Amino acid sequence: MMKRHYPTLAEVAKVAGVSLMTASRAINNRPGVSPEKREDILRIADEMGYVANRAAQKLTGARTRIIGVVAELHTPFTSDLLLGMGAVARAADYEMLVYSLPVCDRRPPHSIIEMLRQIADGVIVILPYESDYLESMATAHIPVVTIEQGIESAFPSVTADNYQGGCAALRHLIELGHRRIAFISGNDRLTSARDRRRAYRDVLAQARLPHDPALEVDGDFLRKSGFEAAQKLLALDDRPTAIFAANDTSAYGAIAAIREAGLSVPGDISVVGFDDIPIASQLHPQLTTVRQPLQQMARASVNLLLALIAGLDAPSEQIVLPTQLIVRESTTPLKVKRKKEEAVKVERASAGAANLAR
Amino acid sequence: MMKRHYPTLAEVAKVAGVSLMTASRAINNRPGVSPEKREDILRIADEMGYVANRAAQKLTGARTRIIGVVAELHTPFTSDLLLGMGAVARAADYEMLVYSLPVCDRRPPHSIIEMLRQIADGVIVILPYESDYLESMATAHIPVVTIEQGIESAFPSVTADNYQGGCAALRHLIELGHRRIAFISGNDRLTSARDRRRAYRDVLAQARLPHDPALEVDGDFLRKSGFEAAQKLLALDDRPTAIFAANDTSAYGAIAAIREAGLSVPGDISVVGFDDIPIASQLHPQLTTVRQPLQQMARASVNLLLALIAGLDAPSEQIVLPTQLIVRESTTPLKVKRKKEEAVKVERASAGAANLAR
DNA sequence: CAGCCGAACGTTAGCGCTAACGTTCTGTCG
DNA sequence: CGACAGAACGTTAGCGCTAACGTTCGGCTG
Repeated sequence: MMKRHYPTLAEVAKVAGVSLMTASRAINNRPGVSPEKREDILRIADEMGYVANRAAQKLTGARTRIIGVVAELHTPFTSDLLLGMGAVARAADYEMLVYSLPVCDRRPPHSIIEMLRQIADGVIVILPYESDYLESMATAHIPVVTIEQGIESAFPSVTADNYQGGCAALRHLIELGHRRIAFISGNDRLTSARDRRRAYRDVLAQARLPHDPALEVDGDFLRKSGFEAAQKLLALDDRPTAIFAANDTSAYGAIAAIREAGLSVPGDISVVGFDDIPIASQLHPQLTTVRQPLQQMARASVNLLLALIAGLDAPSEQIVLPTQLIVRESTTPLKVKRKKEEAVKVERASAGAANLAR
Repeated sequence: MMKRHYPTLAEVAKVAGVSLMTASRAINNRPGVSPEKREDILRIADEMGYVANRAAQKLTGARTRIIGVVAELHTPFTSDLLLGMGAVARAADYEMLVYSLPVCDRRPPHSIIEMLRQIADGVIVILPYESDYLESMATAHIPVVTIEQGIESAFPSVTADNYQGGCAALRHLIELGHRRIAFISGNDRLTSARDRRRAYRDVLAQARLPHDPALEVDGDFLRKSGFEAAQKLLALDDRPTAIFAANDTSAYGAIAAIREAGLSVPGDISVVGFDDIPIASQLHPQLTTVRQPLQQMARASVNLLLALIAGLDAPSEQIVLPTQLIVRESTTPLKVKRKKEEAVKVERASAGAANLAR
């Protein structure tokens, strides 16, 4: 492994026959250098393979053109978000470094933010959980933008509209004629999971449908929990005709349980997921689900952070991006036969629901 | 957002009533400080919330206790590897920062390594593709360990034994009596994919089974490619009784195609995957596959890097970790009926195969 | 043509830290 | 008891860079 010497600015300046500061000005595209000399210096710097030392830059208080990201890599979509953010950052001539948060660890991230502060110009925190993390960042002396932390955050933030997405999913089922609609929840530590649950309850209430606690089963976003939740639902005397699962993975778990019970999706039970994971359009049945605006979230968060870095004191902006219902094969209108059977039970409810369904 | 002042070492020293260097020695646990004073200084530093400035440390040539990782986040398993590596690093009192490589981009990573060099003490490169990247790192003046780059790499490296895993998968099928075994390849830009293909060919040859090019279909690790590859295989006059797919995702794609054709897995066709993705043990059928030693790879790579950082000039070590065949439901012995049909065709081959199967 | 202004440079002082030396002081031994 | 070793500190210089001042000099004005 041959060791190479990395030239310093001083060496570039010496070769170019100018002072340190002239070289610095030329390279940082600042005024005070004649065009010819600037070109000269840039050419020489390039030939010498000069790379500015960001540690030294940071030490003087200058920008490093690096943004830091704190994320839990195991959380679904985090990679997609990161890829999108990286592309946006690079387009703005910024680099991005990611700190991978240990799974389910609540240890003070104090030192993490402080570390990133010494390296980056700003930090994006992808933190699906409520956490004490954020409080300790309040004094961090560096621009911070959060993703998925929900409205209550004290920071400028970017979120997907989970509530609206959940409402759309549920209205879709109601429009299809379903009245007994179950919910398989996600991990309620996540604000996104709570918003989806809230949407379920609210839309039921708006449609004047009864809220049967037996139809609201706890899950944790995993396939297995969806499977088991669906088994519980199928065991009910009066089983649901539709299920809204808090995410696609648990939706597919539920579908597996339904099929194992000898029933079909959507023939017997309609299923809606949430997230639009890539295989949702490939697996059979193709899943009706709510798509998260990941690319827009990535773009919005980076742009917001760059604005903060540039000193635009965005007044603690909260950006909520719309989600989108994608209707595929896993939902279908309630069968008339069954509809009749149920007609009596939900008579009162129907009026409200029809109303809501326009 | 209240701004806080971060104390410098000088301020800590002043409060403690000692010189800068004494404080530095105390905090870095170096000799030359009396025990009482050391304790004093550490306590005061803690009270003041002192955090060493890594940019400044790096500038003086000292360790920052940060390792850098360059990875393509979208590649399967990268997150698992990163999580494992992060845990190992933290256990050694190191922090880890990840640079997310843009997808399929071959632009000079020159500046990436140079950037990390200014921040980290060493770099791990998770680079499934052959690439010019590595060459430019050769002069990087910083310890580098690669993962998945294959034996030919000039760097200390850690890899999974894809070849051995592929051999195990194929021997398993041969032991089950299969003679017409197809291969659905991965993206051959990846060394792992090439190794698995090589294993397929070599074991066939060792077993003196004929190598039918029609049974070797190109894929790209994606579900869709597995689906389409299987369709091609099913359309053959003399279709295979077993398929070895280069990864689990394409294996499930193949299974979907087989079922769509009205056949069953493993009843009509046995399928082996590679990777042991989490749902391989949950989806029906549970997939027979080859497990990658991700945790060991994470541990080995970090430990190797830390050794290099510590100055142990490990002589360009190449660590190859064993993979493990996990037999589940998607493979079954060849049916006797069919076996008889085929017996004539592969008569010569059988002897060799039986031999190999012990 | 003195005076002044501004562009184009150069010089100096630090950012926060550590390596490499000084300095002081105590104990110890011939 | 002088010399000397070594522990426990302090001082200095510098890592690579930039902000904030100097300095020079051509050109313009009254």
